[in-house]
Amino acid sequence: MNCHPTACGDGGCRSCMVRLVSVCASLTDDELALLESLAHPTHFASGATLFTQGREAHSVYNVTAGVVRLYKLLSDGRRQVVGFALPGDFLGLAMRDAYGFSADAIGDVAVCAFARGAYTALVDAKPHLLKRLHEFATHELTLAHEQMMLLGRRTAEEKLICFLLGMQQRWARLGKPSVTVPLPMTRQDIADFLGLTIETVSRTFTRLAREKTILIVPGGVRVMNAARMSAVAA
Amino acid sequence: MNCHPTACGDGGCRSCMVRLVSVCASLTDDELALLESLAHPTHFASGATLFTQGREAHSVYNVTAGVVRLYKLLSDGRRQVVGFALPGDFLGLAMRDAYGFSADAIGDVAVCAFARGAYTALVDAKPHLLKRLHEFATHELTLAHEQMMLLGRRTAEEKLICFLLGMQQRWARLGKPSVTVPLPMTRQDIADFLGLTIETVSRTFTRLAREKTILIVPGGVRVMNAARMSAVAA
DNA sequence: CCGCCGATTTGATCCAGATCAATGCGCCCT
DNA sequence: AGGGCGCATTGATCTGGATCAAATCGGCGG
Repeated sequence: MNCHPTACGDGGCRSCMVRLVSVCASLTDDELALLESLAHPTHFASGATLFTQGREAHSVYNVTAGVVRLYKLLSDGRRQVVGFALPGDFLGLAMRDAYGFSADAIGDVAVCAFARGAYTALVDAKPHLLKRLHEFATHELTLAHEQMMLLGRRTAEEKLICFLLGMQQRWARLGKPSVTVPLPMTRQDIADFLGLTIETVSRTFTRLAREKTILIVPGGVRVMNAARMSAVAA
Repeated sequence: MNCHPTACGDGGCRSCMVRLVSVCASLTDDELALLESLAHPTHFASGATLFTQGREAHSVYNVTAGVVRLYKLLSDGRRQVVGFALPGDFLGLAMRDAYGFSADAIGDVAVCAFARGAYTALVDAKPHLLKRLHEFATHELTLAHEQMMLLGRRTAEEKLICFLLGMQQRWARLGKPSVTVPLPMTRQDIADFLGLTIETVSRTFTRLAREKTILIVPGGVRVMNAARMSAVAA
């Protein structure tokens, strides 16, 4: 399901850069051709909204480039970021008729969009696609349980360290292993993901940098003391 | 997948009391017969362990009676309850080779157990069972997102009220609609579910009771001011 | 009926992280 | 180069919920 020019060579889905890590990895060549005919490659500028919590779910998406912020709002404006979608991630697992959360672009984002009806029909017709989707959902659920542990029982420093190691691992699985962790989201986004305030996030980053656990660089942080960080994450 | 005598009449799965709300609702009569041959009806006494986080996942379970506490532990003993499984709930969505959390019985519990291999084979052979499982996983994921919002951004009072309303709704969906919400779990379990301490849970209950929002009764609470509670849950 | 033990409630005090309040720093636009 | 505007950092203070510490309750075995 990854067919945007940004992510593809000339071969469409078949040469999609994120195909092997996405839900599409399970499809045969002819299924991929069918899929490609249903895909709407779309681009969102920085800050643009992909969809809004509570609105009717007309499309599902596969992220092919960029990072997407997923969040829920309370009526008084309190915000909880429920995740950051990276290339290869699928948005459309946790929705019935209405979107259960909002999604907007952090930096420029490319996706493959699929009309809900076509997506549902395809899933019904292709059991191994459904199996793959279910594996994704299962993995998401495991991550959600870990996030509950983090939100409910970890200190601010632990939260931040777990977040950094988690992002590092996710980028590594996408083929970008590095001691420098890109953080395209704002401090406020990180705070809303970890259940903290922006000030606490900022102070904790500063403290970790002062004690040389990390080095803060433009657009991210460099892991300087992975051993200590892994120990804290336990 | 609900075949324990406690939940059944004489007809096995077909007359299972929780079948219509469980994953088995999608199966035909002959599929149900097949399922019944694979099911191991099992009983757990209060406090018994169904399975432990990190151990190899040998079985999946469908709860037919009682309540199960699902939780993760940190090495230093901090605990996060990730959920309470009620009759009809399926335990086996969020696991790969090893259990991602521990589960133990709150009061006496009856389940249908299925060997992992047989379960996997059955799911591969029956796409509409997979579809049903995927719907369950999707629903779980939505609940997990709501729990993240609750853990990250809600106050102690809001947490408790959302918890009570959520439990009330879950019992209602199981055919037990009532203003009295049964709470078979301990205060410590509730605290570990909501990311609070037992003292804060106790004090908040007492305060809600003092202002006549709830009435504390043996084994649960009675909702006295549903309007105010719904308003707080927003 | 009594004594015990774990669960719960209640009280006093503490503190991690929130809130309130300035600055500081890039970066784009002119 | 200057100036304005988000974002981020830093500092001072406050507070919701944690922690420490007793009671009190309730069920069960003897």
